[in-house]
Amino acid sequence: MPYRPEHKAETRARIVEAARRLFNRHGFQQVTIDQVMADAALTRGAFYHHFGSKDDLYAAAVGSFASCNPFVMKMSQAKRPVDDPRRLARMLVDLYLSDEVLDDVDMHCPLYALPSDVARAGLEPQQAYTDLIRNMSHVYRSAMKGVRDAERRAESMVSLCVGGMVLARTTNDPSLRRSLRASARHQALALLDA
Amino acid sequence: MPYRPEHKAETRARIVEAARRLFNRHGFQQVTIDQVMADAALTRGAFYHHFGSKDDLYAAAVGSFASCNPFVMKMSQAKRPVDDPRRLARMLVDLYLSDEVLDDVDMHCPLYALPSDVARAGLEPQQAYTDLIRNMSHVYRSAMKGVRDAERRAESMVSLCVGGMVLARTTNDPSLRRSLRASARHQALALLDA
DNA sequence: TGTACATCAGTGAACGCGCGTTCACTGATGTAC
DNA sequence: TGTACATCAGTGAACGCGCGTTCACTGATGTAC
Repeated sequence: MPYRPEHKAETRARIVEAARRLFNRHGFQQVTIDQVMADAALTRGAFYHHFGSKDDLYAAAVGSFASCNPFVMKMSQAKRPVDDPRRLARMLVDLYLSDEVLDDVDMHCPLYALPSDVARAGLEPQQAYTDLIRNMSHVYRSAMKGVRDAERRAESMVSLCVGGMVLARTTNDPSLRRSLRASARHQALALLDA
Repeated sequence: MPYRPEHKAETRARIVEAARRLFNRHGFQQVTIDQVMADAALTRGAFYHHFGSKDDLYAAAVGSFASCNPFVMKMSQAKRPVDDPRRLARMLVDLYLSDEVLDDVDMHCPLYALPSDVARAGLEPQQAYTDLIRNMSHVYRSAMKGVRDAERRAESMVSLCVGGMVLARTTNDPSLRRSLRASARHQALALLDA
């Protein structure tokens, strides 16, 4: 056995991570295999030792989104787990629509970074996205135990978060970028507290 | 003068219209000049008599979005203009989040059909998108004369509409597609009436 | 402990297709006589 | 009214670059002795 057994799996994970970041930033079609491999400190040829095609890589990258979205990363950095579901929901709204996330492309949630790519992609990516939506909705839902229309409110909060960020990314007017997110944030928190 | 003076302008308009539809459906990168020209009943070579490059066509297509979104088209088909701003706003919410629009890709609003393409595109497309957002927001704003927080409400309604459709397009779960839009619709109308 | 070996992850040149772009040519059409 | 002409929109073959994919080779590494 020429290499440690984990060696190949580690390299593969490095490629997936590079792909996830680059796809999120530039889109699937715009990123070349060369770029991904260079980012993983490898050369082109090695790619096909790990994946059958670029589409396979896409599926793997999208599959890794669920565990790599900015919220999960941010929360896992917290000193102690956030136990209060209401506080957790508020933190998610605030972080999701924050300047910090908008300004750092690598933190962008795939729900608004790659919606068109995924809408046109296969079943596997779409399933990964559905999970993302459900997870986010679940965080809000859990903060509204016993509230009337909790499900409907939670889903509206997800639409507000994603819609606000989609719009902020497409416009070039700084004040509109700010006010759209502020409005969405205000409304989402109002839904939570009503 | 070999052709009628309008001839070239008409052909150009036909190309832009074909491009607008195809880009909206498949994305900018995924559509080839051959496809656009075939759709306009022309051949490849003629393209460069009308545009300097594919990017020029993109700018022209995006520029035509403002006057070709499904709402404008639908409203212009109405037998008589809708005068009541409140009724107009309700109609926009209903239509925007309807099954009819979701199921007909050609009616999709570019705000959720091409957000990633435009976020990465140049200033001209982004300006066209900003106008789309402002127009939609204005329709809602006009229905809430004298209401407290009208501006904030209007912007939240836009986020709800766009967010609901973005999410409905990315998930493959039929019931989630339905409930996300129903929730967004309910909440948007609530904002209008409160 | 040191050395020969087998394995296979990684290399990089090469291939070939697709697509944006170019260009010499065609032929449809309005105008001049 | 009919015909020759000039114009230029449209044609389609060809070019060339970029990128996904292939493949024969290299060389780093763990194992056996």
